[in-house]
Amino acid sequence: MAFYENEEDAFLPLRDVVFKQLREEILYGKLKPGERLMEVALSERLGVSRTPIREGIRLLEKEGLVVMLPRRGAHVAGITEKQLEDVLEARRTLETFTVNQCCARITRSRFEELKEANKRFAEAIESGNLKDMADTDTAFHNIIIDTAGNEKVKEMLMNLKEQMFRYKYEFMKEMQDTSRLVREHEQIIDAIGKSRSDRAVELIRMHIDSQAIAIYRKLV
Amino acid sequence: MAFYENEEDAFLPLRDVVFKQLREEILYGKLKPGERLMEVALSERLGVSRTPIREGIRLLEKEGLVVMLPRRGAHVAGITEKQLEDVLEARRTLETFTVNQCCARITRSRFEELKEANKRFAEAIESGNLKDMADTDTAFHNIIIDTAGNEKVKEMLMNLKEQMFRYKYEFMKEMQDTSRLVREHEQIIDAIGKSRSDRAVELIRMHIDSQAIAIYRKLV
DNA sequence: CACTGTCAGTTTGTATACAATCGAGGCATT
DNA sequence: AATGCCTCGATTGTATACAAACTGACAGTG
Repeated sequence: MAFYENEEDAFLPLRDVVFKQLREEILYGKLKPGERLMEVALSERLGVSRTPIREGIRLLEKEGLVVMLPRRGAHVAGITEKQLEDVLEARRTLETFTVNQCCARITRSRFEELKEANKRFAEAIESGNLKDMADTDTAFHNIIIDTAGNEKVKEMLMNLKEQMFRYKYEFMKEMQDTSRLVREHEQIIDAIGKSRSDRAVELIRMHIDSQAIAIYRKLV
Repeated sequence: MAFYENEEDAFLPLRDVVFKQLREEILYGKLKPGERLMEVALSERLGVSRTPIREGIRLLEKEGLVVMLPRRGAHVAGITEKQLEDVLEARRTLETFTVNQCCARITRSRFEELKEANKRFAEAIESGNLKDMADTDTAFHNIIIDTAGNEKVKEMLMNLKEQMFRYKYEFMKEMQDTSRLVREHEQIIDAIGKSRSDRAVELIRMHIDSQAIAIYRKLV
């Protein structure tokens, strides 16, 4: 069964397998916003009964990737202009916090990690591989988030980013001078290294804003 | 059936009825942290089958009120010292944002609402009714949050507050001079009225911090 | 022509039956 | 007495059967 290709999934509850599968299909655009998720159709396609499908869909709802309409089933969540603005604003707020905390709590080894991560990001930019670019960029920012040390904030940020993920590729494509991002990261690293948290905050806000503008353009 | 006492619930999906019921039992302490939620027991007690119970429990998990252990079922979520700190810090961050936005976007009528809400809060304090005190305090803060106009941030704040709700009564009990809260609210209103956002932010942080300290003491 | 009511088909909501797994406790072996 | 194994009971995971609700279409009626 195509479903069990990934050995890791073999011992997970089926709801989690369903969740991961559908999540990927949504994030990478196979399932498009607004598309209806019908339980019987999915249960036939994925080869499991309706119960794990239903539970998997509930997990997706929890992540904000699908919306449920009473008696009308589940639909892939779209994102309106307003929602995107709200998400970005929430991200700015929380990410500002993490950068501040990061400046206060950074250790020598974490600082090195940060530089390493940006090096890998630069390599990904060189290669031009979109997935690598997105992944290494995420990794860079995650180090800052981890260093801040607030699990709840991390959880919330992860969720916010996931909801924007579908639009991240578009942003990366749109951007002509992607190497600018590397330099922005460098400036952020520099500010953190000097414990200039006000400057680091300012930089991260600009960094997010530039993404915001590009994604926004794509959406409208 | 005791279950259908509330006419409003009669036409909701059973999972939502289960969700509301269990949510209330958790928030008001009938179900204590760590307690195990067994599907058959609950299905017998609430008079529905296991399916809506399972789905209701998934909704509770989404709210962070229960945690699921694979093959071990659902437990009422407790909160550790660290988690509480993280939640409070997240709250401070987001609520600071909402106060800032509120200062920029406040309208005449909203401003009056705010004063009204604090009047009702003062009355609740007078009455000494704990539930009213908690509710009117929440209402006051919700006006600020609504005025900020960011749905995503609102959603996240609601969730954060829900996770602390169980400890809010304790805080209210602990506090000797509850009327101080009314005066704090007044100061916040004043600062918002004068568009002194930096001062309003400072006040709201102190406001949350004083709660934090009291709750924290209870927990340790 | 518009409006309404009903009927069939489809889809979600609920109940229940069955399978897989985990844990506790007893038993045998050392 | 301690340890490992096995079996049984309890509980969650999964499948499926059945009920209720919504949709759209069509016919009948004003």
